[in-house]
Amino acid sequence: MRVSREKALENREQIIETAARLLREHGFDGIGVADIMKAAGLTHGGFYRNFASKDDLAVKASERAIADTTALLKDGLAQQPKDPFRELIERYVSSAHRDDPGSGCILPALAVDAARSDDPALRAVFITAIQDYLEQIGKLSSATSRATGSRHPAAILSEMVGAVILSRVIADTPLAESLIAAVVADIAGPSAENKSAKA
Amino acid sequence: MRVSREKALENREQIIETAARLLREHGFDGIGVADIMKAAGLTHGGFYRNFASKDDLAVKASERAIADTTALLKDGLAQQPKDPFRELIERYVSSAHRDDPGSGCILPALAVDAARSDDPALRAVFITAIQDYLEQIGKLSSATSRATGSRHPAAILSEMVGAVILSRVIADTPLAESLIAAVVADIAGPSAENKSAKA
DNA sequence: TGTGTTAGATGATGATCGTCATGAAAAATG
DNA sequence: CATTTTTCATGACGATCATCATCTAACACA
Repeated sequence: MRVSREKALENREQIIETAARLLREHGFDGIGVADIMKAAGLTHGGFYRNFASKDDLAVKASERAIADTTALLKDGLAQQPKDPFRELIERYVSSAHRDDPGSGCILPALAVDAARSDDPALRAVFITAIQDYLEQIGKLSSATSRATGSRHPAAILSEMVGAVILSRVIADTPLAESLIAAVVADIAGPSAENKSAKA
Repeated sequence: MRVSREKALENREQIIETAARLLREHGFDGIGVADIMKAAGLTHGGFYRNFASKDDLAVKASERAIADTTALLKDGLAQQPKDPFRELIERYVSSAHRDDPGSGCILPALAVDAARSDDPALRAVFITAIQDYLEQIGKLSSATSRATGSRHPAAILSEMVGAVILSRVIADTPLAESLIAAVVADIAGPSAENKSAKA
């Protein structure tokens, strides 16, 4: 059956959005085309009219995931928090991010899968994402300066990504919260509350 | 056909060893039982006499991978390097580790897969591995003290794991080597060579 | 209104997945 | 040497995989 041009575009968007979530949750090899289409409210037959292959969808879904995440970040920073760098770190290294990989950053969710892929287009998406993060971190951390001003952005990003991944492994152990707190303090310094308590 | 008791045990070890490598290279969902058995020099039929399921093999292979990695690490530290902590960091955050996930630490290779798994036995293996690493890092870093003495082991481990993962994504870009160098310097301080060159 | 275009459902492709029943053949045991 | 035990190979199971040919029905356009 056919559908209006508008509805067709909407369907395509729905597929990408759904894939962006399911791929982050289950990994590139952990979810199939049929399941993605079903979750998007369609049958698997119409898939290959919209995308050349599953890899093609993976590229588009990854791009969408990045766009959504950066938009979310931009919203948080647009409110002009007094310490934007700390704002970034506290949002990224958090139990909320740990518990919702489906709408979180692609790096902790899919970077390992991307590294294993031999699709240059897919790798390129992740390389660009890393470069953008490094640039953002460089800007925000040097503006904040204080304890973190001298650290290389690559060191900070590595710590952020590693922390989210490890926290997802230990999510149901007592270690979980302490790891997050330790990493946030390590990157952004002691929090405002704890700082006053410390003195 | 039957095989000597000795040879049977050897075959079983070969399966575990092969799986430990292939699973780290391709992820839990990226390689099948038949391929693992073929790479081990056997046919897929004999698999279920040795293991209850693929998940069972994943647990045993992960344990083996950890044992191999820690043995390798112990060897390096047994030579009494003047700075054991730096020795650990330089071995872990290195291009050699980046380029050989099949014989490297399971955390950058499989922690994301483990976090997605609902097999409690498999998760337990990774949780234990994290705890062991944290303990080791705590011992080595505090003994070294200097610049790193005050950092929480969880922060250091996060940075190590994240660095290896990100370096694998950007392995074929100019960024690759600089990220490794930056992270090593960030964790262990400027290297001996660079320190003299700096002054 | 008529007609060509096309989105998406149906259903099938061969490949591969994890799992297992069976059989053969040699080691282990007497 | 005879018999039991057990390891591995053969081959098949149903399920799922990515991919695609075909059909249909409704939109887009004349």
